[in-house]
Amino acid sequence: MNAAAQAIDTRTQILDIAEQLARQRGFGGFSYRDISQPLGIKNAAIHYHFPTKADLGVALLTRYGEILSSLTSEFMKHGGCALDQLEGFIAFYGDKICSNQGTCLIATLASEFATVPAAMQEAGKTLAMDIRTWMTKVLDVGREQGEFNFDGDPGDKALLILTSMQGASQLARMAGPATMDAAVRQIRADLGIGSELVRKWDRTGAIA
Amino acid sequence: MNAAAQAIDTRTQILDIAEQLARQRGFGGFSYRDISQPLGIKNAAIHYHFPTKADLGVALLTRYGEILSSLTSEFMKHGGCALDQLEGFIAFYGDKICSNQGTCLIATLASEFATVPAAMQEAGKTLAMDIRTWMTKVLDVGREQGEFNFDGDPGDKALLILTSMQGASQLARMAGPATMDAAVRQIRADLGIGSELVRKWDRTGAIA
DNA sequence: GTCTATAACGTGATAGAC
DNA sequence: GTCTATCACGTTATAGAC
Repeated sequence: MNAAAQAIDTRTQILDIAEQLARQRGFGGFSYRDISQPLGIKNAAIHYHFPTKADLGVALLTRYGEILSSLTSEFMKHGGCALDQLEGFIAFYGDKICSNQGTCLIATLASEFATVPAAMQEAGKTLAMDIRTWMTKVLDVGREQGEFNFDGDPGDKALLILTSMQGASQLARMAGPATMDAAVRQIRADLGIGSELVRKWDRTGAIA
Repeated sequence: MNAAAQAIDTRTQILDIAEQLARQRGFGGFSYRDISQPLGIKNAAIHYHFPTKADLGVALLTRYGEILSSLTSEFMKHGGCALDQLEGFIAFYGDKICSNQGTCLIATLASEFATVPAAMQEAGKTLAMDIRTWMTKVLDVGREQGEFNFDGDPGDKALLILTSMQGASQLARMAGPATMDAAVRQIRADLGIGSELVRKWDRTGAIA
């Protein structure tokens, strides 16, 4: 454990705590003190790693983008099972994010967009576009492969799914975790997953 | 224009500005100064009408609840055309709220829930429950009356529609107003409105 | 009802010692 | 890399004059 390793570790710990706080309380809902105190360091130490709060926010979004990218890049390049992609995303939301009243960082950013530094706005826009592009491909390919059944444009459908997950994760804070379950149940229903229609469609390979 | 009338008027003006600010920037995203300045009064004058910011927030939600109630109570009591109710809600969101990057107050509250006074949390919970109850009835009755076509539980479907509108109105800040259009398009598609299937269904009076 | 004046506090941020 | 010390600022809120 030399000095350099310790430095990196502190930086990561700061990001970890900041991300949890941002998800639960929003970017404007926590202060440097909320990070420094549990880490047992002083505010000035955080400013060393992230000179301004905007720097911290951008770093948060950048790291989040890399995680998302690692989960989606394989499918974006070579395709695969679309249902697995969708269910992976749902699990990502349900298990990691929605537990303990958090939301996706993109959802957090979207709800605070007007009050956030410009650098974060830019970083967020790219992220939101990327995830919608990915979900669109999942739905498009999935419908073609007979895994999903829905009407309308895959881009529209992607947006509907993403926004409802986003909204449900926020509403779950008010109405409890069953909110997420209900939203996911209906998302599946509206994709024909598990329904009579789609089972039939799976067997025949085309819409009856 | 006597003293009493002027008093009421100021109070309303405060609420109007506060509501607009809350929708665009969130409840924690504006200060008393943002209200007093455009009104040409001082902060202390606002404290006279609303002693604490929590009082202002609860008043905002109470008034919002009354407006919503006036739009939904007739249908809740005597039923009616479900499609009109849905389209009215969509217009409410699209025209009044989403324009100029605002959101529904319930969406605002949900996204800030953890950082908001307890009194506002309580007021918001009731509001969110009421609107979901209404939307559930709209969907249930509408499906029964042959206006909508969808699988699954009306309560789940209501949640999906409400949360996607909520999420889309937030995402529209990042991705532009076309975001709302796309979400609404898919909501209609997933209800069978305007689709081949439902036109057929309308003609025959039963699902083919 | 609205004003002036002020209090009490938390915040992001910086300078310089170690 | 982390510390102490400090700054400048905006915020909600209150007291008391008019």
